[in-house]
Amino acid sequence: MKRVVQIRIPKSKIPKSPLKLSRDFYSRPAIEVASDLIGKVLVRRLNGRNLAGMIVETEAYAGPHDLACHASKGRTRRTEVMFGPAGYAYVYMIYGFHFCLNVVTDHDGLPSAVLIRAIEPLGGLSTMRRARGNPGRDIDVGSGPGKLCKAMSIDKGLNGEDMEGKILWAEDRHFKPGPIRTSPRVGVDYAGEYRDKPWRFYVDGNPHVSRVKFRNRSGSDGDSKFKLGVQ
DNA sequence: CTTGAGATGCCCT
DNA sequence: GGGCATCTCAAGA
Repeated sequence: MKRVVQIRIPKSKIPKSPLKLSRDFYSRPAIEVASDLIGKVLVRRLNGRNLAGMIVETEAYAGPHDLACHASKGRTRRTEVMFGPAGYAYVYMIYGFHFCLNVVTDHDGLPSAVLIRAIEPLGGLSTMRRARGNPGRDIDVGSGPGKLCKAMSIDKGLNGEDMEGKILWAEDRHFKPGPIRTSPRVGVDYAGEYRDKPWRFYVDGNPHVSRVKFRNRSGSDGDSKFKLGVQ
């Protein structure tokens, strides 16, 4: 007769997921965090299942002096989360339709964040496809900040959510996503001297990176590697 | 392939 | 009331 040995480990002895990125990871300048988040895995727990995607595109919004950063216009109800400690989600609505997901970075009182702009779906693809209205191609599931929020059911209800918690987090699966390139950030033409800062990071050649519509501003910041039309 | 329009909420002046 | 860290669709080349 077969014997089944049950092993019971006290919950306190079960290690926290060693893969999950900690508050320390986010408690650094936004530009460092934006670069380091490339290749990490964003996970959204929804209805008892995990939706996951590798982060392939980010942008840094680097503090109150960065004229592209919402917090540069002062501390308001909307930007409140950014002024707090790192590792919390800053979610806001844009153009009346779409949500954008950021992670707060740097130290308490220094408002800055990293916008997650695109993911390559890894887990829960069919659920995310459905949430996106069943697009014809998988690259349309997460290739943009509004798209990935729709795919993962991320909305204003997750504003201020602890990204060390059980609903939304990022983890390190030691993926090697390929060469990382930089470019100016998308849609910040109003930001004066900060307009051309190369604070957008993306995986070169990855088809899940968002398509950038704006024209190339020729040689503005010496980022000679920037190619228009990189998908 | 490209461009342009329209959808529409919310924040902040 | 202006403008926004966007996306989709339809039309034209």
